[in-house]
Amino acid sequence: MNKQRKGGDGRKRIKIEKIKDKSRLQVTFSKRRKGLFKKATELSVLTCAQVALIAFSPAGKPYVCGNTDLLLDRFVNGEASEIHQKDHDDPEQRRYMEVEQELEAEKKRGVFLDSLINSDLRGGNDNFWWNTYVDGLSLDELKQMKSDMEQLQKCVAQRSNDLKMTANTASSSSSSSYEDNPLALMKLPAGNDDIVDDDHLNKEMVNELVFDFDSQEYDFGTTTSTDQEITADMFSDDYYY
Amino acid sequence: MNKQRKGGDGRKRIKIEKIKDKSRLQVTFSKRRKGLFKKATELSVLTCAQVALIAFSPAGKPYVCGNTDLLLDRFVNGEASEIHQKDHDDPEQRRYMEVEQELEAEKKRGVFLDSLINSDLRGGNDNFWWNTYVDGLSLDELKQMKSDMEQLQKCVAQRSNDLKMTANTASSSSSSSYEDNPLALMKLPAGNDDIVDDDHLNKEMVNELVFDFDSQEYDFGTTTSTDQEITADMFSDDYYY
DNA sequence: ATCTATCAATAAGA
DNA sequence: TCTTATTGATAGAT
Repeated sequence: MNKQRKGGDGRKRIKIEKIKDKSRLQVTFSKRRKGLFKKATELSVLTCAQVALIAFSPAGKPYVCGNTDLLLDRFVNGEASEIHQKDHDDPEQRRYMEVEQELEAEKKRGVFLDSLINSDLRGGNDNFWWNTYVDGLSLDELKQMKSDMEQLQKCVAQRSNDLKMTANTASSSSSSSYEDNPLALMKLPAGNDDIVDDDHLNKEMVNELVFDFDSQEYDFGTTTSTDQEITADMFSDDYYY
Repeated sequence: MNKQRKGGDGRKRIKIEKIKDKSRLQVTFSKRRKGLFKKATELSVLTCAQVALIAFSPAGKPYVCGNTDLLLDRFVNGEASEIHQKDHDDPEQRRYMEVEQELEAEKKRGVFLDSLINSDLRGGNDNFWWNTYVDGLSLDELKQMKSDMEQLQKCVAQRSNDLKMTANTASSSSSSSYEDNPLALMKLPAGNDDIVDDDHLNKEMVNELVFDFDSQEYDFGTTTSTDQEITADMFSDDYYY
């Protein structure tokens, strides 16, 4: 009875191979994804590296981490993003703004602004809250987010400016700083450190606050049958170390 | 003299904040990036999750990990990839296929095939070598890779088929197991485990083999003046845990 | 979800 | 690079 007070017998070594047990797999994914995201955050903070990370859960639910828009574009288009920028705002793209989704968008918009108003903006020059890790988004939500962000952009910029104005009376607003960057989501004028608050609300927490909606399981496993050639178990193989 | 045989005094706790010392920063980035990639691999193997990871070093050198094409497409275009695929092979895009780069491409193609022939394909159903983590690629190389992959696709599929045919005469191809996924790069007919070799050449190693060309420091830190607004210290903020 | 024993990652130093 | 002492991550049980 003095052998163990609570909990299990501690960690055991496991082989790095596909976990068959559904339950264990789910748990492992959760734990390890969390760990992975944390490591990614740490790396980016420690070394100022820009990191983008996307993980699709076995259930097909996407989790993203980092400022993906910027990095993905850099990666995909390289320096040649202008080429694709020409028809960047293709009207066809807009058709995803369905009525049903508008409601969701509205909800997100609210939470976004709330988090902005309540916690962030306490801002060092580098405290870009919108670069906060985005976690727990379904594919639907990701798509939604894309347009959301565009729309939200103006609102937030406006809002944050207001807040800054209120907070420190003499703010030398360098309004010239948000220029046109098709990839950047937005950017605040990089205020002074006057409003710096305590750090009880770190990125992860803000993230939780902002993005943790009821994540409905969006099953896109049965995708379009256009090019059936590939994928399946994309990463799985017999890799031990 | 029995206190310590070699090495330092062991790990010490560090605060998660920007490392100022250039040297330490470099070392930390290397170590932690490696660890991060490993974790990402483990996650994807353990849970069959598809993972893509991009990290730009403080020097501005991109490192990617995972089957990025697949994931990026999913993320950026969502289900609507057909829309952009219309002008996917825009002739303008081809202009990056410079003569100088063709040589590089040729080199890569060779290494790719070599690694395929020599080490991989030893294969379980899930041993997709092209999903091997890609590491140490400069931006140039990444761009190059994109087109490389497309071209290489046919070659490899052909080649692997040949190899499989040779290796096992009667292959009861369970072709039903990988169904349709429009995003995947390619797919082999999934042979039997007859050719399974030892595991002396794991993913990391293959990766090293495949992608470790002389990585010339491609400095795109001074990016086009168009989007100098953003980026900078994209992730840095006061995040401790 | 929480806990704990263990395993794995890594900060310093050689 | 390589080693070691430590911190940090996590598998299994609760």
